[in-house]
Amino acid sequence: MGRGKIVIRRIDNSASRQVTFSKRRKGLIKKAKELSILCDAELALIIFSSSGKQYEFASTSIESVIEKYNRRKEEDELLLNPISDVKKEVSALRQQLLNLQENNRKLMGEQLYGLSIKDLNSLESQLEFSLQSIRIKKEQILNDEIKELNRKGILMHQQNVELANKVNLFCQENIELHRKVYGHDSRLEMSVATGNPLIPYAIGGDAGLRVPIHLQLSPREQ
Amino acid sequence: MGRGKIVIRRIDNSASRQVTFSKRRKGLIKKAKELSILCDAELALIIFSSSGKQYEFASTSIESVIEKYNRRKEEDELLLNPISDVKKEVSALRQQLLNLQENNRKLMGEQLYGLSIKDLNSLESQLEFSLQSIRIKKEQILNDEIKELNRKGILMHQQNVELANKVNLFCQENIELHRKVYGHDSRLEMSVATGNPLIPYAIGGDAGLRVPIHLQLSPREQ
DNA sequence: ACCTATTTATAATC
DNA sequence: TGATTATAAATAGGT
Repeated sequence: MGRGKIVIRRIDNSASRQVTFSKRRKGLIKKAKELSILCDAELALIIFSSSGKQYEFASTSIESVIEKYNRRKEEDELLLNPISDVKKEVSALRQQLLNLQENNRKLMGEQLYGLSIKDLNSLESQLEFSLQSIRIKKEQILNDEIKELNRKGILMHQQNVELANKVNLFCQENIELHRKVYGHDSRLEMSVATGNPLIPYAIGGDAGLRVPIHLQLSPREQ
Repeated sequence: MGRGKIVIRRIDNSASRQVTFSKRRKGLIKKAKELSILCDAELALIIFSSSGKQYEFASTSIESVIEKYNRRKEEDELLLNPISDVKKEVSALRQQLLNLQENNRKLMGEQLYGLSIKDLNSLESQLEFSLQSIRIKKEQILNDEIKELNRKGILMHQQNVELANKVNLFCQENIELHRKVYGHDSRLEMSVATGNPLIPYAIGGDAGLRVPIHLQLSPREQ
Protein backbone atom coordinates (compact mmCIF):
# COMPACT_ATOMS: atom_id res chain seq x y z
CA MET A 1 0.00 0.00 0.00
CA GLY A 2 2.15 2.70 -1.26
CA ARG A 3 3.63 4.09 -4.39
CA GLY A 4 5.41 0.82 -4.88
CA LYS A 5 5.27 -2.71 -3.65
CA ILE A 6 7.95 -3.74 -1.15
CA VAL A 7 9.27 -7.07 -0.04
CA ILE A 8 9.19 -7.82 3.64
CA ARG A 9 12.82 -7.86 4.63
CA ARG A 10 14.98 -5.65 6.79
CA ILE A 11 15.28 -2.16 5.27
CA ASP A 12 18.95 -1.52 4.74
CA ASN A 13 18.80 2.24 4.59
CA SER A 14 18.81 3.38 8.17
CA ALA A 15 16.90 6.59 7.53
CA SER A 16 14.18 4.84 5.54
CA ARG A 17 14.02 2.21 8.22
CA GLN A 18 13.50 4.87 10.86
CA VAL A 19 10.78 6.54 8.79
CA THR A 20 9.01 3.29 8.05
CA PHE A 21 9.26 2.26 11.69
CA SER A 22 7.66 5.48 12.76
CA LYS A 23 4.83 5.24 10.24
CA ARG A 24 4.08 1.56 10.67
CA ARG A 25 4.36 1.70 14.43
CA LYS A 26 1.70 4.39 14.46
CA GLY A 27 -0.46 2.31 12.12
CA LEU A 28 0.04 -0.85 14.19
CA ILE A 29 -0.92 0.85 17.41
CA LYS A 30 -3.94 2.40 15.74
CA LYS A 31 -5.05 -0.97 14.47
CA ALA A 32 -4.46 -2.55 17.85
CA LYS A 33 -6.62 0.09 19.45
CA GLU A 34 -9.33 -0.40 16.84
CA LEU A 35 -9.32 -4.15 17.38
CA SER A 36 -9.65 -3.77 21.13
CA ILE A 37 -12.56 -1.35 20.74
CA LEU A 38 -14.39 -2.99 17.87
CA CYS A 39 -14.14 -6.49 19.23
CA ASP A 40 -14.02 -5.85 22.95
CA ALA A 41 -10.65 -7.54 23.23
CA GLU A 42 -7.95 -7.09 25.84
CA LEU A 43 -4.51 -6.67 24.36
CA ALA A 44 -1.04 -5.43 24.97
CA LEU A 45 1.56 -4.41 22.44
CA ILE A 46 5.15 -3.72 23.41
CA ILE A 47 7.61 -2.50 20.80
CA PHE A 48 11.35 -1.87 21.09
CA SER A 49 12.93 0.00 18.20
CA SER A 50 16.29 -1.24 17.01
CA SER A 51 17.73 1.81 18.70
CA GLY A 52 16.27 0.62 22.01
CA LYS A 53 13.38 3.01 22.44
CA GLN A 54 10.25 1.51 23.92
CA TYR A 55 6.68 2.01 22.74
CA GLU A 56 3.58 0.34 24.03
CA PHE A 57 -0.14 0.13 23.81
CA ALA A 58 -2.61 -1.73 25.98
CA SER A 59 -6.38 -1.79 25.98
CA THR A 60 -6.40 -1.84 29.79
CA SER A 61 -2.84 -1.84 31.13
CA ILE A 62 0.29 -3.64 30.14
CA GLU A 63 0.65 -4.92 33.67
CA SER A 64 -2.78 -6.49 33.82
CA VAL A 65 -2.34 -8.13 30.44
CA ILE A 66 1.05 -9.50 31.40
CA GLU A 67 -0.37 -10.73 34.67
CA LYS A 68 -3.20 -12.41 32.86
CA TYR A 69 -0.70 -13.91 30.44
CA ASN A 70 1.47 -15.20 33.27
CA ARG A 71 -1.48 -16.54 35.19
CA ARG A 72 -2.57 -18.38 32.10
CA LYS A 73 0.94 -19.70 31.63
CA GLU A 74 1.17 -20.79 35.25
CA GLU A 75 -2.15 -22.56 35.01
CA ASP A 76 -0.87 -24.40 31.98
CA GLU A 77 2.23 -25.41 33.92
CA LEU A 78 0.07 -26.32 36.88
CA LEU A 79 -1.63 -28.89 34.72
CA LEU A 80 1.80 -30.30 34.05
CA ASN A 81 2.35 -30.31 37.82
CA PRO A 82 5.47 -28.56 39.22
CA ILE A 83 3.74 -25.86 41.23
CA SER A 84 0.90 -28.04 42.38
CA ASP A 85 3.58 -30.24 43.90
CA VAL A 86 4.91 -27.28 45.82
CA LYS A 87 1.42 -26.41 47.02
CA LYS A 88 0.78 -30.00 48.02
CA GLU A 89 4.00 -29.94 49.96
CA VAL A 90 2.92 -26.75 51.67
CA SER A 91 -0.36 -28.22 52.82
CA ALA A 92 1.28 -31.47 53.89
CA LEU A 93 3.88 -29.58 55.89
CA ARG A 94 1.18 -27.41 57.40
CA GLN A 95 -0.75 -30.49 58.48
CA GLN A 96 2.31 -32.15 59.96
CA LEU A 97 3.02 -28.93 61.78
CA LEU A 98 -0.44 -28.76 63.30
CA ASN A 99 -0.24 -32.38 64.43
CA LEU A 100 3.15 -31.88 65.99
CA GLN A 101 2.05 -28.67 67.68
CA GLU A 102 -0.94 -30.41 69.20
CA ASN A 103 1.19 -33.32 70.35
CA ASN A 104 3.73 -30.92 71.73
CA ARG A 105 1.12 -29.06 73.71
CA LYS A 106 -0.10 -32.31 75.17
CA LEU A 107 3.41 -33.33 76.09
CA MET A 108 3.74 -29.93 77.73
CA GLY A 109 0.63 -30.59 79.77
CA GLU A 110 -1.42 -28.00 77.93
CA GLN A 111 -4.56 -28.44 75.87
CA LEU A 112 -5.75 -31.53 77.69
CA TYR A 113 -9.41 -30.80 77.04
CA GLY A 114 -11.33 -33.67 75.57
CA LEU A 115 -8.78 -36.37 76.35
CA SER A 116 -10.07 -39.61 77.80
CA ILE A 117 -8.60 -41.27 80.86
CA LYS A 118 -7.04 -43.79 78.51
CA ASP A 119 -5.37 -41.01 76.50
CA LEU A 120 -4.20 -39.32 79.66
CA ASN A 121 -2.81 -42.58 80.98
CA SER A 122 -0.79 -43.18 77.85
CA LEU A 123 0.45 -39.58 77.93
CA GLU A 124 1.38 -40.04 81.55
CA SER A 125 3.35 -43.20 80.91
CA GLN A 126 5.02 -41.57 77.91
CA LEU A 127 6.11 -38.70 80.11
CA GLU A 128 7.25 -41.06 82.85
CA PHE A 129 9.33 -42.87 80.27
CA SER A 130 10.71 -39.52 79.09
CA LEU A 131 11.61 -38.55 82.62
CA GLN A 132 13.31 -41.87 83.14
CA SER A 133 15.37 -41.43 79.98
CA ILE A 134 16.29 -37.93 81.01
CA ARG A 135 17.32 -39.02 84.48
CA ILE A 136 19.39 -41.85 83.07
CA LYS A 137 21.03 -39.38 80.76
CA LYS A 138 21.71 -36.98 83.63
CA GLU A 139 23.18 -39.75 85.73
CA GLN A 140 25.35 -40.81 82.83
CA ILE A 141 26.64 -37.28 82.36
CA LEU A 142 27.34 -36.88 86.04
CA ASN A 143 29.07 -40.26 86.16
CA ASP A 144 31.17 -39.31 83.19
CA GLU A 145 32.17 -36.11 84.88
CA ILE A 146 33.03 -37.90 88.09
CA LYS A 147 35.13 -40.34 86.08
CA GLU A 148 36.83 -37.47 84.36
CA LEU A 149 37.51 -35.81 87.72
CA ASN A 150 38.95 -39.04 89.04
CA ARG A 151 41.14 -39.36 85.96
CA LYS A 152 42.40 -35.83 86.43
CA GLY A 153 42.90 -36.46 90.16
CA ILE A 154 45.02 -39.52 89.46
CA LEU A 155 46.98 -37.60 86.88
CA MET A 156 47.61 -34.79 89.31
CA HIS A 157 48.59 -37.23 91.99
CA GLN A 158 51.15 -38.76 89.66
CA GLN A 159 52.49 -35.34 88.76
CA ASN A 160 52.63 -34.60 92.43
CA VAL A 161 54.67 -37.68 93.15
CA GLU A 162 57.00 -36.86 90.32
CA LEU A 163 57.38 -33.29 91.47
CA ALA A 164 58.01 -34.43 95.03
CA ASN A 165 60.71 -36.77 93.78
CA LYS A 166 62.30 -33.94 91.84
CA VAL A 167 62.14 -31.68 94.87
CA ASN A 168 63.86 -34.35 96.94
CA LEU A 169 66.54 -34.75 94.30
CA PHE A 170 67.12 -31.00 94.13
CA CYS A 171 67.14 -30.80 97.87
CA GLN A 172 69.78 -33.45 98.20
CA GLU A 173 71.80 -31.81 95.44
CA ASN A 174 71.44 -28.59 97.35
CA ILE A 175 72.69 -30.16 100.56
CA GLU A 176 75.65 -31.61 98.70
CA LEU A 177 76.47 -28.23 97.17
CA HIS A 178 76.17 -26.47 100.49
CA ARG A 179 78.47 -28.96 102.06
CA LYS A 180 81.00 -28.41 99.29
CA VAL A 181 80.75 -24.63 99.57
CA TYR A 182 80.54 -24.14 103.36
CA GLY A 183 81.86 -27.48 104.57
CA HIS A 184 78.69 -28.05 106.60
CA ASP A 185 74.95 -28.09 105.96
CA SER A 186 73.75 -24.54 106.56
CA ARG A 187 70.35 -25.25 104.99
CA LEU A 188 69.55 -27.80 107.65
CA GLU A 189 69.82 -25.10 110.27
CA MET A 190 67.63 -22.73 108.25
CA SER A 191 65.03 -25.42 107.79
CA VAL A 192 64.85 -26.06 111.48
CA ALA A 193 64.56 -22.35 112.17
CA THR A 194 61.54 -21.70 109.82
CA GLY A 195 59.73 -24.99 110.50
CA ASN A 196 59.37 -25.79 106.81
CA PRO A 197 59.92 -29.42 105.90
CA LEU A 198 62.54 -30.09 103.34
CA ILE A 199 60.19 -32.30 101.41
CA PRO A 200 57.02 -30.31 100.67
CA TYR A 201 54.78 -33.21 99.59
CA ALA A 202 54.52 -36.54 101.22
CA ILE A 203 55.28 -39.40 98.90
CA GLY A 204 52.61 -42.09 98.70
CA GLY A 205 49.13 -41.93 100.31
CA ASP A 206 46.46 -39.47 99.18
CA ALA A 207 47.48 -36.61 101.40
CA GLY A 208 48.55 -34.58 98.36
CA LEU A 209 45.05 -34.76 96.89
CA ARG A 210 43.42 -33.35 100.00
CA VAL A 211 44.62 -29.92 98.95
CA PRO A 212 41.64 -28.12 97.33
CA ILE A 213 42.09 -28.57 93.59
CA HIS A 214 40.22 -26.33 91.25
CA LEU A 215 38.96 -28.50 88.42
CA GLN A 216 36.43 -27.00 86.07
CA LEU A 217 33.59 -29.10 84.73
CA SER A 218 33.70 -29.61 81.01
CA PRO A 219 32.26 -26.27 79.73
CA ARG A 220 29.38 -27.78 77.78
CA GLU A 221 26.63 -25.35 78.84
CA GLN A 222 27.80 -22.87 76.17
CA MET B 1 -11.14 -0.15 4.10
CA GLY B 2 -14.02 -2.19 3.09
CA ARG B 3 -17.30 -1.94 1.23
CA GLY B 4 -18.35 0.71 3.72
CA LYS B 5 -16.84 2.99 6.27
CA ILE B 6 -17.31 2.00 9.89
CA VAL B 7 -17.06 3.89 13.12
CA ILE B 8 -14.69 2.56 15.72
CA ARG B 9 -16.98 1.39 18.48
CA ARG B 10 -17.84 -1.98 19.93
CA ILE B 11 -19.65 -4.12 17.35
CA ASP B 12 -22.98 -5.06 18.85
CA ASN B 13 -23.69 -8.08 16.71
CA SER B 14 -21.80 -10.92 18.35
CA ALA B 15 -21.32 -12.87 15.13
CA SER B 16 -20.01 -9.86 13.20
CA ARG B 17 -17.76 -9.05 16.13
CA GLN B 18 -16.34 -12.56 16.03
CA VAL B 19 -15.73 -12.31 12.29
CA THR B 20 -14.13 -8.91 12.49
CA PHE B 21 -11.99 -10.03 15.40
CA SER B 22 -10.73 -12.95 13.44
CA LYS B 23 -9.91 -10.86 10.35
CA ARG B 24 -8.40 -7.90 12.12
CA ARG B 25 -6.41 -10.06 14.50
CA LYS B 26 -4.86 -11.81 11.54
CA GLY B 27 -4.12 -8.42 9.96
CA LEU B 28 -2.69 -7.00 13.16
CA ILE B 29 -0.37 -9.92 13.68
CA LYS B 30 0.70 -9.74 10.06
CA LYS B 31 1.52 -6.06 10.40
CA ALA B 32 3.33 -6.63 13.67
CA LYS B 33 5.45 -9.27 12.00
CA GLU B 34 6.16 -6.97 9.07
CA LEU B 35 7.18 -4.14 11.37
CA SER B 36 9.56 -6.35 13.29
CA ILE B 37 11.17 -7.60 10.08
CA LEU B 38 11.24 -4.38 8.11
CA CYS B 39 12.50 -2.24 10.94
CA ASP B 40 14.47 -4.78 12.95
CA ALA B 41 12.29 -4.16 16.00
CA GLU B 42 11.62 -6.44 18.93
CA LEU B 43 7.97 -6.65 19.82
CA ALA B 44 5.35 -8.70 21.60
CA LEU B 45 1.63 -8.70 21.04
CA ILE B 46 -0.75 -10.46 23.39
CA ILE B 47 -4.46 -10.56 22.60
CA PHE B 48 -7.33 -11.94 24.64
CA SER B 49 -10.63 -12.27 22.81
CA SER B 50 -13.74 -11.28 24.70
CA SER B 51 -14.47 -15.00 24.97
CA GLY B 52 -11.15 -15.45 26.77
CA LYS B 53 -9.10 -17.11 24.07
CA GLN B 54 -5.48 -16.04 23.95
CA TYR B 55 -3.45 -15.14 20.86
CA GLU B 56 0.07 -13.88 20.75
CA PHE B 57 2.90 -12.86 18.52
CA ALA B 58 6.46 -11.98 19.37
CA SER B 59 9.43 -11.22 17.18
CA THR B 60 11.67 -13.22 19.55
CA SER B 61 9.66 -14.57 22.47
CA ILE B 62 6.94 -13.14 24.64
CA GLU B 63 8.95 -13.99 27.72
CA SER B 64 12.05 -12.14 26.65
CA VAL B 65 10.05 -9.10 25.64
CA ILE B 66 8.17 -9.09 28.93
CA GLU B 67 11.42 -9.50 30.80
CA LYS B 68 12.95 -6.63 28.90
CA TYR B 69 9.86 -4.58 29.60
CA ASN B 70 10.02 -5.39 33.29
CA ARG B 71 13.70 -4.73 33.54
CA ARG B 72 13.06 -1.47 31.86
CA LYS B 73 10.34 -0.67 34.33
CA GLU B 74 12.37 -2.04 37.24
CA GLU B 75 9.49 -4.14 38.43
CA ASP B 76 11.15 -7.53 38.25
CA GLU B 77 10.65 -8.40 41.85
CA LEU B 78 6.96 -7.68 41.80
CA LEU B 79 6.40 -10.37 39.21
CA LEU B 80 8.72 -12.95 40.71
CA ASN B 81 7.30 -12.42 44.18
CA PRO B 82 4.50 -14.96 44.30
CA ILE B 83 6.72 -17.97 43.71
CA SER B 84 9.52 -16.78 45.96
CA ASP B 85 6.89 -16.23 48.67
CA VAL B 86 5.75 -19.80 48.35
CA LYS B 87 9.31 -21.01 48.53
CA LYS B 88 9.98 -18.87 51.57
CA GLU B 89 6.90 -20.31 53.23
CA VAL B 90 8.06 -23.82 52.44
CA SER B 91 11.43 -23.28 54.03
CA ALA B 92 9.91 -21.54 57.06
CA LEU B 93 7.46 -24.38 57.56
CA ARG B 94 10.21 -26.90 57.13
CA GLN B 95 12.29 -25.15 59.77
CA GLN B 96 9.39 -24.93 62.21
CA LEU B 97 8.76 -28.61 61.60
CA LEU B 98 12.35 -29.57 62.35
CA ASN B 99 12.34 -27.53 65.54
CA LEU B 100 9.10 -29.04 66.70
CA GLN B 101 10.23 -32.55 65.82
CA GLU B 102 13.41 -32.08 67.81
CA ASN B 103 11.49 -30.66 70.75
CA ASN B 104 9.04 -33.50 70.51
CA ARG B 105 11.76 -36.08 70.54
CA LYS B 106 13.24 -34.51 73.61
CA LEU B 107 9.87 -34.45 75.31
CA MET B 108 9.59 -38.13 74.40
CA GLY B 109 12.94 -38.80 76.04
CA GLU B 110 14.67 -39.52 72.75
CA GLN B 111 17.57 -37.73 71.13
CA LEU B 112 19.09 -36.43 74.36
CA TYR B 113 22.62 -36.40 72.94
CA GLY B 114 24.45 -33.17 73.44
CA LEU B 115 22.12 -31.73 76.07
CA SER B 116 23.68 -30.14 79.11
CA ILE B 117 22.65 -30.92 82.67
CA LYS B 118 20.91 -27.53 82.67
CA ASP B 119 18.93 -28.45 79.55
CA LEU B 120 18.09 -31.84 81.00
CA ASN B 121 16.97 -30.26 84.25
CA SER B 122 14.62 -27.88 82.50
CA LEU B 123 13.27 -30.74 80.36
CA GLU B 124 12.78 -32.77 83.50
CA SER B 125 10.88 -30.02 85.26
CA GLN B 126 8.82 -29.40 82.13
CA LEU B 127 7.88 -33.05 82.06
CA GLU B 128 7.14 -33.06 85.77
CA PHE B 129 4.88 -30.10 85.21
CA SER B 130 3.22 -31.95 82.32
CA LEU B 131 2.70 -34.99 84.45
CA GLN B 132 1.22 -32.85 87.19
CA SER B 133 -1.21 -31.25 84.73
CA ILE B 134 -2.16 -34.62 83.39
CA ARG B 135 -2.70 -36.06 86.84
CA ILE B 136 -4.80 -33.06 87.83
CA LYS B 137 -6.83 -33.54 84.70
CA LYS B 138 -7.28 -37.23 85.42
CA GLU B 139 -8.31 -36.52 88.99
CA GLN B 140 -10.76 -33.93 87.77
CA ILE B 141 -12.31 -36.37 85.33
CA LEU B 142 -12.57 -39.06 87.99
CA ASN B 143 -14.01 -36.60 90.48
CA ASP B 144 -16.57 -35.49 87.94
CA GLU B 145 -17.57 -39.06 87.35
CA ILE B 146 -17.84 -39.74 91.06
CA LYS B 147 -20.01 -36.65 91.44
CA GLU B 148 -22.15 -37.82 88.58
CA LEU B 149 -22.50 -41.23 90.20
CA ASN B 150 -23.46 -39.62 93.49
CA ARG B 151 -26.05 -37.47 91.74
CA LYS B 152 -27.52 -40.53 90.08
CA GLY B 153 -27.42 -42.39 93.39
CA ILE B 154 -29.34 -39.65 95.19
CA LEU B 155 -31.86 -39.55 92.37
CA MET B 156 -32.36 -43.28 92.57
CA HIS B 157 -32.70 -43.09 96.31
CA GLN B 158 -35.43 -40.50 95.95
CA GLN B 159 -37.19 -42.62 93.36
CA ASN B 160 -36.87 -45.52 95.72
CA VAL B 161 -38.45 -43.60 98.57
CA GLU B 162 -41.31 -42.53 96.33
CA LEU B 163 -41.84 -46.06 95.08
CA ALA B 164 -41.81 -47.41 98.62
CA ASN B 165 -44.44 -44.86 99.58
CA LYS B 166 -46.59 -45.90 96.63
CA VAL B 167 -46.16 -49.57 97.54
CA ASN B 168 -47.27 -48.81 101.08
CA LEU B 169 -50.31 -46.93 99.82
CA PHE B 170 -51.28 -49.75 97.48
CA CYS B 171 -50.68 -52.24 100.25
CA GLN B 172 -52.99 -50.44 102.62
CA GLU B 173 -55.59 -50.03 99.92
CA ASN B 174 -55.30 -53.73 99.27
CA ILE B 175 -55.80 -54.55 102.91
CA GLU B 176 -58.88 -52.35 102.96
CA LEU B 177 -60.27 -54.03 99.85
CA HIS B 178 -59.60 -57.47 101.21
CA ARG B 179 -61.40 -56.55 104.38
CA LYS B 180 -64.40 -55.36 102.38
CA VAL B 181 -64.45 -58.43 100.18
CA TYR B 182 -63.74 -61.19 102.71
CA GLY B 183 -64.62 -59.47 105.91
CA HIS B 184 -61.15 -60.22 107.31
CA ASP B 185 -57.51 -59.71 106.29
CA SER B 186 -56.45 -62.83 104.38
CA ARG B 187 -53.29 -61.20 103.04
CA LEU B 188 -51.88 -60.80 106.49
CA GLU B 189 -51.96 -64.60 106.88
CA MET B 190 -50.26 -65.05 103.46
CA SER B 191 -47.58 -62.58 104.35
CA VAL B 192 -46.77 -64.38 107.57
CA ALA B 193 -46.66 -67.72 105.71
CA THR B 194 -44.11 -66.63 103.01
CA GLY B 195 -42.01 -64.46 105.30
CA ASN B 196 -42.10 -61.48 102.86
CA PRO B 197 -42.59 -58.12 104.54
CA LEU B 198 -45.56 -56.12 103.47
CA ILE B 199 -43.41 -53.06 103.00
CA PRO B 200 -40.63 -54.10 100.65
CA TYR B 201 -38.31 -51.11 101.16
CA ALA B 202 -37.53 -49.49 104.45
CA ILE B 203 -38.35 -45.82 104.47
CA GLY B 204 -35.47 -43.64 105.52
CA GLY B 205 -31.85 -44.77 105.92
CA ASP B 206 -29.67 -45.84 103.03
CA ALA B 207 -30.64 -49.49 102.98
CA GLY B 208 -32.20 -49.07 99.52
CA LEU B 209 -28.91 -47.95 98.04
CA ARG B 210 -27.00 -50.98 99.20
CA VAL B 211 -28.58 -52.93 96.35
CA PRO B 212 -25.98 -53.21 93.53
CA ILE B 213 -26.82 -50.50 91.01
CA HIS B 214 -25.48 -50.75 87.50
CA LEU B 215 -24.39 -47.30 86.44
CA GLN B 216 -22.31 -46.90 83.32
CA LEU B 217 -19.49 -44.38 83.21
CA SER B 218 -20.03 -41.64 80.72
CA PRO B 219 -18.88 -43.31 77.48
CA ARG B 220 -16.20 -40.79 76.56
CA GLU B 221 -13.53 -43.22 75.40
CA GLN B 222 -15.20 -43.37 71.95
C1' DA C 1 6.15 16.50 7.97
C1' DC C 2 3.05 16.44 3.92
C1' DC C 3 1.27 14.46 -0.46
C1' DT C 4 -0.63 10.98 -3.21
C1' DA C 5 -0.33 6.96 -6.20
C1' DT C 6 -0.65 2.64 -5.13
C1' DT C 7 -0.96 -1.34 -2.30
C1' DT C 8 -3.18 -3.57 1.32
C1' DA C 9 -6.78 -4.55 4.60
C1' DT C 10 -11.20 -5.48 5.28
C1' DA C 11 -16.69 -4.72 5.45
C1' DA C 12 -20.31 -6.44 3.26
C1' DT C 13 -22.22 -10.11 0.99
C1' DC C 14 -22.78 -14.70 -0.40
C1' DT D 1 -15.58 -20.74 8.42
C1' DG D 2 -14.03 -19.39 3.29
C1' DA D 3 -14.17 -16.81 -0.96
C1' DT D 4 -15.24 -12.54 -3.40
C1' DT D 5 -15.07 -7.79 -4.21
C1' DA D 6 -15.85 -2.93 -3.69
C1' DT D 7 -14.01 0.27 -1.03
C1' DA D 8 -11.56 2.38 3.00
C1' DA D 9 -7.19 2.79 4.99
C1' DA D 10 -2.28 2.48 5.15
C1' DT D 11 1.81 3.72 3.44
C1' DA D 12 6.20 3.96 -0.03
C1' DG D 13 8.40 7.10 -2.25
C1' DG D 14 8.83 11.67 -3.53
C1' DT D 15 8.72 16.56 -2.06
